[in-house]
Parts: sequence; C-alpha cells; structure tokens
Amino acid sequence: MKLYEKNAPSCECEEIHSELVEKRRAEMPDESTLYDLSDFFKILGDSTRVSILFAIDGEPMCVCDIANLLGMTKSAVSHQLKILRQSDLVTYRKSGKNVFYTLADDHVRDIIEKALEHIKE
Amino acid sequence: MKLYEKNAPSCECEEIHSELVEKRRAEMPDESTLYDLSDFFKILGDSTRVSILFAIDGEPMCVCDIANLLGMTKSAVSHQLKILRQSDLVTYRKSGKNVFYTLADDHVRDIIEKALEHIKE
DNA sequence: AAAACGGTTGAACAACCGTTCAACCGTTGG
DNA sequence: CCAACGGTTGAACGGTTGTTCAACCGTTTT
Repeated sequence: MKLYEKNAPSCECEEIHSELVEKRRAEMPDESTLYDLSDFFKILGDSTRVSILFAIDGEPMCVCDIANLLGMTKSAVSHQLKILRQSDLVTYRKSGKNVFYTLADDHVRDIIEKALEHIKE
Repeated sequence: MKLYEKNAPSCECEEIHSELVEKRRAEMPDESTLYDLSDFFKILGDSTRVSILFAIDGEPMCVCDIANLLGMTKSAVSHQLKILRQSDLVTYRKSGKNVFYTLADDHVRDIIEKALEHIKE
C-alpha cells in the first residue's frame, strides 16, 4: 500500500488544484517516517501508559508499587510496561525479586510537557 | 473507575515501598488531565491523521485534493477530518463547493516536530 | 526443599477504531 | 430545473487493542 501515489486508483475523484497537490506531495515526509511518528503517538495514546510514565518520572518504581498506585493488577501493568520497553521509552533494573522501571529518555518528558500546555490552552 | 485509589480492591498485591507510593500519589496529575492527555495523543496516533496534518500545514487544502495526495477516498478523509475538527486541531473555510482545511494551532506543529526529533535519535 | 512472592507471559474476550459502501446535502453549471 | 460534483454521514465489517485469567519463572525465605 503506497501513500502519495499520483492518480492512485483508490481515489474516486480528480485533483482540483494540481499544482498545489504536486507541491505538497514533494514536501511530505517519508511514508516510513509517518508510520514511526504515528506509532510513537499511539504508545502515548493510552491513559494507563501515560500514568505509568508520570509515576516513574524521576524516581524508579517496581511493578507492584505501580500497580498499587494506579489501582490495577500487576499483570495489566506488566503488559503495558512491555510495550513501553519495546518502544525504548522506559528502562529497568532488576534487584532481587523486584524490577525497577524508570524513564529512558528526557525527550518524552518534554513532549508530554508540551502536550499539557496545548491541552490547557 | 477511580485511579490512584489507596488500597484499591482490584490490586492483588501489597505496597512494597509505601512511602514512595504515597509521595508519587500526591504528585500525580488529575485523573481528567491524564485522560485529556492520552486522548490528545490518540488523535495523533493514526498515520492517516498525521498525514493530513502535514498536508494542510501552511497552505489550506480541500478534501478532494487531500484525498488525491494520500491516495484515499474522500469519505475516509472526511471521517478523519471530522475527528480532527472535533479535537480543534484543524479549522475549515467553505468556498463554493469546496471546503478548505488548515492547521488550527501552532502547538501541534511544535509537538510533532519534537516527536520527529525523538524518533531520529 | 518447599512455600511465598514479584514479575512475566499467552490465550481469550470485549470494546474500540478505521475504512468501505451507499445514501444523502448544498452548490454550481449547462 | 436537473445533472454533476465536492463533501458529509451512518451503518457495517474486519482488524486492532487493553484487561483478565491462569499458568509459569526466578529469587528469596523459612
């Protein structure tokens, strides 16, 4: 499935302002960049995952404590932590029976901060 | 369904580091803020919607041209534009048979820019 | 060594979401 | 006036996704 394809058969209508469309087509980001970008936002598009990120911001927390803080089962939290791990948004450190998670990146905090500003416009 | 509830019945395990949990609980954002935040990211968590935002960044475009640019049907594009409208991420201006959409806000461009930086780490 | 505990995992289920399809509305041009 | 066109909408479908449940693993404790 290709994006940005000129005269794509799946579009039932004709270009109206062809020059503009051509200009914008040339300026669009790579298709893979678009997918990476939306996949990144998809990760943040869940209240459980955002809550976890706030919880472990600054100080590391173990799974059990996160579960208590959020009022969820360890299993549910662990599933979401796995997704955050696979996206490199969190890192973890094992210590005995516990696993302590923390933010992997300062970028994420910045993006969430900017989004918070936008919401309270 | 309440978040951050102490000793929530749904959590099957006990707090391990109670002091830390209490401290973090006090520092967590409002529950409604968390939902607003994740709802906002949910909007950006779809490649079609992100593509549309890139397309109409700067110059307004009509639905038919966006559909051609992205190789999608007018209907699919219109459905996503409705979601973007309801989230106040785009505005529109009617002109004869056409409806021209454009970015409503500069914040959104900033957030996407920051996310792009993060992806290309 | 066995029980207890923190944490992970896979399957299953329900809820959600994006595209398609068909019908429709408002404007325009013959 | 009516056919054509740009755009919107609701229902339906297929795919995705988050939580639950039960089973499991590794470490610690007794």
